[in-house]
Amino acid sequence: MAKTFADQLASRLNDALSKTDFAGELPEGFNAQIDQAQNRQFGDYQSNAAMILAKQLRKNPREVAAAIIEQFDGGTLSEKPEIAGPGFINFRITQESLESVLQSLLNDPDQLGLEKAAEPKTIVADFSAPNVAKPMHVGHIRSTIIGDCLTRVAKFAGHTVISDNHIGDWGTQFGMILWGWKNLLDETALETDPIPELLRIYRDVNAKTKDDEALKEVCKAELVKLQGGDEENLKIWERCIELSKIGLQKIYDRLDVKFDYWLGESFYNDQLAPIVDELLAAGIAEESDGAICVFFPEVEKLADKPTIIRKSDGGFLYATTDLATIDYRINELKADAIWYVVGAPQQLHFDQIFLVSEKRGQKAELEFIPFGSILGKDRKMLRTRSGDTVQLADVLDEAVVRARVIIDEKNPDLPEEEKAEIAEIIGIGSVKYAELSQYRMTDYIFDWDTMLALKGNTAPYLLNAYVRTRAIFRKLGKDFEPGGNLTLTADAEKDLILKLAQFAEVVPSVLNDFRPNTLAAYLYEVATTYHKFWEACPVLKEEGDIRQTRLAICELTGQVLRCGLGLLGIRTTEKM
RNA sequence: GCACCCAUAGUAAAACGGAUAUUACGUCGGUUUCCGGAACCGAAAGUCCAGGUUCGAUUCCUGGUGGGUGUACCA
Repeated sequence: MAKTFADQLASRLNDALSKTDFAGELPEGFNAQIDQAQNRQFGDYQSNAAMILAKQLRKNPREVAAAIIEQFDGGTLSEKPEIAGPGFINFRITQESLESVLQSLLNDPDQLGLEKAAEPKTIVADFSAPNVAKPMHVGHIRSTIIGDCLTRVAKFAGHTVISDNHIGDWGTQFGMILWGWKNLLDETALETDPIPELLRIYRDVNAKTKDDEALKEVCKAELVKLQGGDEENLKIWERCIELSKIGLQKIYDRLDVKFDYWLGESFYNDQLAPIVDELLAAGIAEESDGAICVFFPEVEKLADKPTIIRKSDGGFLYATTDLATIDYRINELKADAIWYVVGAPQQLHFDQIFLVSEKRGQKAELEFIPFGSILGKDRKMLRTRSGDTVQLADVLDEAVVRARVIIDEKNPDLPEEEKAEIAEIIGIGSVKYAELSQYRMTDYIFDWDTMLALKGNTAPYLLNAYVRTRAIFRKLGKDFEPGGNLTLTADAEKDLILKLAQFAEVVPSVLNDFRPNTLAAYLYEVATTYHKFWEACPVLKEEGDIRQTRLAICELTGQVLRCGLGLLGIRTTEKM
C-alpha cells in the first residue's frame, strides 16, 4: 500500500527544500511538516515550513515559499502549490490521485491504507480495574472504554497488546465485607443477585464503622486473619471474587470488552516482601518512622513526597503491589510498554511508581494515561462509599431503552428480535461514543441526557451514515463488484475520497497522545461528508462508470465507517 | 502550605503554535417528483483576567481569579 498523501507530500516537499539555493543554510535535521488543511478553501494540505525557515534565513517568508515551490515536483500527486497569507504553502491533490487512491483502498480492505508499525511493540494495557464486591458505577466507564479503544487501535496499528484487568481483589474493604458476610448476609438475596447484596453489606458496615471504633478494629482483625491465610475467611473471599467476576463479566460482554488476563492485586501477594527486601538491599528504599519508604530527593517537587512500600505494622500498600505488577509484566509478559488508563487523581502515585522503576533500572516505557473525573451535581467526584452513585448497568439499560423508543417510532415493522439487537448496538454505541468523542482530561458532570443523547454528534448519526451505505447495496440487490473505470465528476465525490484516504493518517495519531477523540471527530466528518455526497450525488439513477464509481465510494465509506467504529469499540448495524 | 488538572456562544464540547476559533443541543428560517428525513441548507451567539515569548497564541511562559484533585502508613 502506498504512503498517505501527507507522507508523499512531505517527502516531495523536503526534496524541493534540498534543491533550493538556501538548502545549505537549513537548520540541522530540519524536516518540513505537512498538515491537513483546516479550511478547505485553502486546499487539501498545507505547510508552514516557509514561515518557520524565514526567520533563520533572514528572508521574507513568502519569498522562501516561492523558492520552495519553484523546486517542487508534484508529479501526478498534487497541483502546483500556492502561496497564501503570511507564507503558507497550500497543496491540492489531483483528481487522478484521488481516483487511484479510491482503487487502491478498495484493494486493501483489511488495513484501509494504514501501514503496520515498523517496530511492533508488546504493550500491556491496564484499564477498567474495578474493585470486586462492588458493582461498576458510571465512574468506571471512562477507564474501560478508553482503555479498550486504545487497545483496539494499537492492535490495528500492528502492536501486540495484552489487556490486563488489574482488579482490586485484596483491599482493606475485605475487612468490612468479611465481617458483614458473617453478620449481616442475606443468603436469599445473595442467591438471586449477588453483587447488590455484597454492595449492601459493604455500605451497611461502612456506615456502622463511622461511629464505632471497636467495630473498625474487629473488621481490621478479619482482614489480618484473611491475609494470614485463615481458612474460613479465605473461603468467603474466594466466593466473593467468583461472584463478582460473574457480575463484571456480564457488563464486559455487553460492552464487548475483552481481557487477556485478570491479574488482580492478590495475584502479587507473594512478591511484595521480596520487592521490599530488594529495594532495601539496593539502597533505594529506607526505613523512616518505622515504615519502609522510597524518597526522591533528586526531584524537587517530590522532595517531601516519599512513597511508602511497607507500613510500620508490616503491611504492604498499593505502591508495593504496583511495583510487583511492573516486574511481572516486564519479566513474564515481556512488555516493552505498559499503559495505565487510570483517573487523573492518581498522577502523583504513578509519578512515584515510575521513578522507582527507573531507579531499579527497568527500561519499559511506562505511560500514565489519565482521564478527568465524572462529577455529581455538587461538582464533586462520584464516590461509591456514599451510596448515591449511578450504576453502570443502569446507564446501559437506560441507553438501550431510549434507543428502542426511537426504533419503534422509525422502523416499527422490524421483527422484535432485530429491534432488540439494534437497540443494544445503538444504546451501547451511544454511551461509548459520548465518552470517546471528548478529550479524555475533561471533567464532566454526569447527566443522563448528555451521556445518552441520540441526536447531533452521536453514534446514531455515524451509524445512520453506515446504514445508508448498506441501503444502496440492498436496493441494488447485490454486493459491490470491482471493475469499471473509476472517474470522478463531482466535488462531493472528491471531498469524500480525500476524507476516506485520511483514515490512515488519523488512526496512528490517536496513539501519539492517546486521544480517541481525534478518531471520533474524524469519523463524524466522514459521516457528514458522506451525507453531503448522498444529497449531491445520486448513485443508482446513474449508469456506467459514474454509477460504478459512486458504488465504489459507498462501499469504501462503509468500510471506513465500520472499521473506524470498530476501533472505537462500536458495532455497526445494517438497518436501524 | 505545596503539587497536579481544568476554565471556549444560553448549554455541552473540539481545535497536541497557524489563516475568518470548529461542532452539537437549544432558538429562528428553509429543503422531499429522488437510492433510508435518525438527512441536507441557512441565521444569531463565544476563547476567565493581567502581562510575556512569537511573523502568528484558545494553545507555550509568569502572575492572578474560580472549580476539581492529590499530598507518610486507604486503593
